[in-house]
Amino acid sequence: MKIKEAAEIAGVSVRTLHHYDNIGLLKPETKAENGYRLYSKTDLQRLQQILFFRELDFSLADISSILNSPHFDRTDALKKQHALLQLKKKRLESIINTLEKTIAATEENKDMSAKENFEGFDMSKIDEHRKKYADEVKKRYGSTAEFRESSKRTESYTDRDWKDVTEKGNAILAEIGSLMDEGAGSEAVQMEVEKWRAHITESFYTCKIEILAGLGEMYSSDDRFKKNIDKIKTGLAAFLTEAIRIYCKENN
Amino acid sequence: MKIKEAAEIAGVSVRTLHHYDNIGLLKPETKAENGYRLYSKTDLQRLQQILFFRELDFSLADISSILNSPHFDRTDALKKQHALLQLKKKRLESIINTLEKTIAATEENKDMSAKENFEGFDMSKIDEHRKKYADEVKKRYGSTAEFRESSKRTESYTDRDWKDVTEKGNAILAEIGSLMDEGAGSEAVQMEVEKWRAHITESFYTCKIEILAGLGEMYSSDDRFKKNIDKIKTGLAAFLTEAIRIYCKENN
DNA sequence: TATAAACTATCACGTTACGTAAGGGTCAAT
DNA sequence: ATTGACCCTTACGTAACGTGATAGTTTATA
Repeated sequence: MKIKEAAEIAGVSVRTLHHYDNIGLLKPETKAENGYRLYSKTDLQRLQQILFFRELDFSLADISSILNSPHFDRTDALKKQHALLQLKKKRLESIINTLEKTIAATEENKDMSAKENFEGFDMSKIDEHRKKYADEVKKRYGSTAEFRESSKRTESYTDRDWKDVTEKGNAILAEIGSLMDEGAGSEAVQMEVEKWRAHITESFYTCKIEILAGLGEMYSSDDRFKKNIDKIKTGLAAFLTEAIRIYCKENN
Repeated sequence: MKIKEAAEIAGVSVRTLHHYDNIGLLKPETKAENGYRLYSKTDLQRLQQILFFRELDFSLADISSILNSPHFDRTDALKKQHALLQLKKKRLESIINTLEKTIAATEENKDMSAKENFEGFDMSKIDEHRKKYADEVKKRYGSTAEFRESSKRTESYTDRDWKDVTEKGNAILAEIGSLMDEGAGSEAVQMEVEKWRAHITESFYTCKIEILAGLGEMYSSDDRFKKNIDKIKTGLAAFLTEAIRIYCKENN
């Protein structure tokens, strides 16, 4: 499905999809030879998720970190979105109520107290809920600061850049794979972990030690990462996790 | 009432009130000697109006032109806001509906059609309504283009600037007042009308002839303007309207 | 089969409604 | 007399796109 069709179905602009692609929020599954973005059904499902979150005033950075989180649970998300939408509805009803009171007051030429005039506009309850949800995710998977930095930098990446980054990463992983016999704590492996960390810092965001620790655990616990890494060599994911654990202990 | 108190009652930030002052959307009734902004009850009522409009995604420029329009009718506005808020509520309910359907579908492992996934997100009905309302006002009272230009320029006005502008305007009006015997079509009066037009262009926005025509009518029909002008000399408002009518005919 | 119409891409600057400091006065209470 | 809460202006920063400009593709039609 080409971009215009996707945009029309979802009711967003083509520019919006371009933007979401740029910041890495929604990268179409495939890119045709002519450079055209091709959206799949899965992409549209992700887009629906994005729109639900956007309706609830989540920032795109937060949406990004939520959707990309290894702990992301679609069913759970849908339910939390439902709760939040109900809150939003209540707020709206409250505002309508205030408006109706105001109309009544003007018609009867009474006046309302200052506070009464502004009942319902408050957003803090919704904000709180939203923040709580967003924070829950961030604790586990790097803060928004890293995401923002990453988004900013990857925004200007061309297809070529992406390819380079992936290849460079895979090269390091392959090297680590070939060193599995030496043991996770060996100097050679530890040097590669250092390289891996530098690679992340160069390509995405400043990879602080705590972040690296989080990533290390993820590589084994999250299937999406695990599968990709084990594709390079079986057992590599677990080995990498262990190696990073040691690295983080030593460099703390 | 000082700015913080006003902000707290309304549930907006102090910065927001600063901003609204800067763009001329909500200028506090009085300014204390020490420069402090002092908000009155009327100011708060206007702020309530602003918040209602903002809730409906009117741009501040549009809100400005609506609230400043001589044709602004508070009761009418409240009713239209009510209608729009109902539309917004319906949209929200529709989104909730889609969300519930999505939850049900995932639980039963069915899948939904692409279109079904995005039902309710559409804003066009609301947008249309809003635009219609905003346009209604703009037709009568200068377009947003003029308002934007005006806002931009007055943003950097200091108190001194405002005083200068007002005084200069009053001087021209006084001159016209003293020429009332010569007749509205006389060369002397027509020259003053030209000056008046230049004054508006210099101080606020490019005063095209059609805009001037609109303003001319307003000076008599709108009491807020009429009163102020007649303060300078009785009958001046009507005289000015007539003089501008002639000017616009001749310069068309 | 050419050619226009419709769609696609990538820059790159513009916009709206404030947020967020920086630097400096004002006022009430201790 | 000082501290802390409040006020001011100035000015740069941000988010989520909008809006061209320029150029390559694809598809419909003459």
